Amino acid sequence: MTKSEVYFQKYCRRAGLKRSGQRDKVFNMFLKTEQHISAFRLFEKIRKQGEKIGYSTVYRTLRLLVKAGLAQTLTFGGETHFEHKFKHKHHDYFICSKCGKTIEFTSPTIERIQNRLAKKYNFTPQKHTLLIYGLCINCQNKQ
Amino acid sequence: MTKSEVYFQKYCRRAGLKRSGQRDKVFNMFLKTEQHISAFRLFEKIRKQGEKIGYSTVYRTLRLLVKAGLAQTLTFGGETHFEHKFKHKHHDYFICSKCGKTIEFTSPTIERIQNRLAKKYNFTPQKHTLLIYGLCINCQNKQ
DNA sequence: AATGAACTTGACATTCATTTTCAATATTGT
DNA sequence: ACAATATTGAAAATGAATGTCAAGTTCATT
Ligand SMILES: [Mn+2]
Ligand SMILES: [Mn+2]
Ligand SMILES: [Zn+2]
Ligand SMILES: [Zn+2]
Repeated sequence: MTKSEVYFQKYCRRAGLKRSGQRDKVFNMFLKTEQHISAFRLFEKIRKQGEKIGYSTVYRTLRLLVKAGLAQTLTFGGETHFEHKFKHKHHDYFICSKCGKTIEFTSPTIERIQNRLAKKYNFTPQKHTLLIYGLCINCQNKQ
Repeated sequence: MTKSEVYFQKYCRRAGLKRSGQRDKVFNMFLKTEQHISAFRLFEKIRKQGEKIGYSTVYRTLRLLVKAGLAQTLTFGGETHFEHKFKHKHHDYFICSKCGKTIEFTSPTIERIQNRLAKKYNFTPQKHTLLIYGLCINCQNKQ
């Protein structure tokens, strides 16, 4: 049992939820997926393994993971993407407008300035997304 | 005729579009609106003036404004918001998760670091959105 | 092992923002 | 005025996300 698993099972128990194979399937596939993923692609990924799963269950479980603090969402390209939050460090994104490729980066200085400005504006930050759209090196060259 | 108007009319002409009263209505209301606005609220705003306008026309024109470089979009709260781009300086956002209030801010240092990192990752930035979600001062106090 | 209250599941329906369709109407160059 | 082409908006279509509910499952208690 990884720390995430322990954490999740504890969370479910406290929330009065019962154990279920379907929920575990979604949770496990999410754990295996290091990159951010949309609900639909996670659904596909589980189905392709030959597992039986409903779309609603995937959505529901992903929402639960967010509520439990294990996942967080970022929206781009008209879709919600889920990414790890538990034991994963925060990052911002470059997103290629042409091919959709994403590049993660972090800048402690940017984070620091954000917090300083939040204080200045009497704003209590909870989460943020910095998405920089443009062209990745491949798409720059191919015209 | 403001610079924006001249620019827009020139753009339309070059694109082989005909002049139209409906398009002008949307364009003018967008110009009058300093804050970012959703397609639906812009639609309402025009209707409330007693003007006759279709939803599709509002959407179409807003998309055209983006294509012409006069407007740009930012997505949050499950809606696309349109904001000025022409002759308006860029800014990032604090967004209150509770009441939806937005606070604009700018940080030249953040912008500079973004560009430096883009170079480092061989990425050509075109636009970006930095959205910081949290609680505004009012919503912090009210529980 | 049986019970039953409460939770889970997934096919299907619904909602909501956005886009597309298309027939009627308007604009523009000649 | 004419014809070619663009515009309009009501209605339909799309697509992501959420809600519904009857049938199935879990689990604490007996
Ligand atoms: Mn960040
Ligand atoms: Mn910025
Ligand atoms: Zn690319
Ligand atoms: Zn607020």
